[in-house]
Amino acid sequence: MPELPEVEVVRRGLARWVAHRTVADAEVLHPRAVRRHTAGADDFAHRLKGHRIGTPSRRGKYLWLPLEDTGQAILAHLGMSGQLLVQQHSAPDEKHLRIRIRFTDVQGTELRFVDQRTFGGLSLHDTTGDGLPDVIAHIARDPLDPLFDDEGFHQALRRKRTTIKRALLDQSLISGVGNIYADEALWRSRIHYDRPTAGFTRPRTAELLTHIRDVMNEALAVGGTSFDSLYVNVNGESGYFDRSLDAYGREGLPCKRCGTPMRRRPWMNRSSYFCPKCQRAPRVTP
DNA sequence: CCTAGAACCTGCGAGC
DNA sequence: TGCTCGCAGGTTCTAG
Repeated sequence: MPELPEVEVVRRGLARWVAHRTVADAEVLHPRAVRRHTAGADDFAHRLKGHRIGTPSRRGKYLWLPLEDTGQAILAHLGMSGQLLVQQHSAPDEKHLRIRIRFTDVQGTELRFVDQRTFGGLSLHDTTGDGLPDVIAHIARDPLDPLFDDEGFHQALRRKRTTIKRALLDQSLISGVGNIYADEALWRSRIHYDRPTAGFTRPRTAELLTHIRDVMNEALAVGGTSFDSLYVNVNGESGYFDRSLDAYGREGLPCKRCGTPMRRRPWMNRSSYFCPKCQRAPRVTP
């Protein structure tokens, strides 16, 4: 389940293996993978052809590859199961191969978008002045962005009439945080996922942001070690997954701080994991 | 305008 | 054995 650290690992892999190569042709094997490209699969493929790829960028869970001299960029979102792989031409097609992009050089490799659950996809969009694809203008900066506005985020929390985990997953407030890192950061901060954001103090917001950044940087440190591999990213995960998570997926296991059995609660069609002792539920549920 | 919840997808494992 | 059902979950759309 790619969140910010996993996507950043992919971006670095693309910078190493795909940037500065010229597209020979693109092949769309499943129309749903380009559904955000409203002009359709043929148009998508046609527009890539012959253009050179620039330096890949990322905001939150989105990444994009500029197409040099076009004012456009290939926008990618991995959804829940998407992978971008650099494979030899001779490698057999993956079962869920959706898009293949070949290049004009003789490196012998191609870029493949593989996605089992088809929530992800690629699309082509105009970029605005700062190089951002226009369709993600509403996505907030992520907490690892040097220009992320901590005070602005705090004020936004105070203004909202919502609860903290909802806010963390709202990509227009803060991007890059998904279900897993939200639970991890909340556990570290000893904050219950259903706590209303309106009462957050400045120190509480600051501490939460620190934990979010710590969790992400730790994941990045683990996932960022396999750049030498031909694969941009072998499995779409950073390796942090196999490492010790403190909250996510630990239902019934002792809290690593106080030993109390961790709990899982159904929440927004998914799950929230928390320690019932360290992360006290708010008195009044909104 | 704001917030909550459903819908979109497929594979896997548990339970019957 | 084979079926059903719950679960995984980011984003977008719709309803209230």
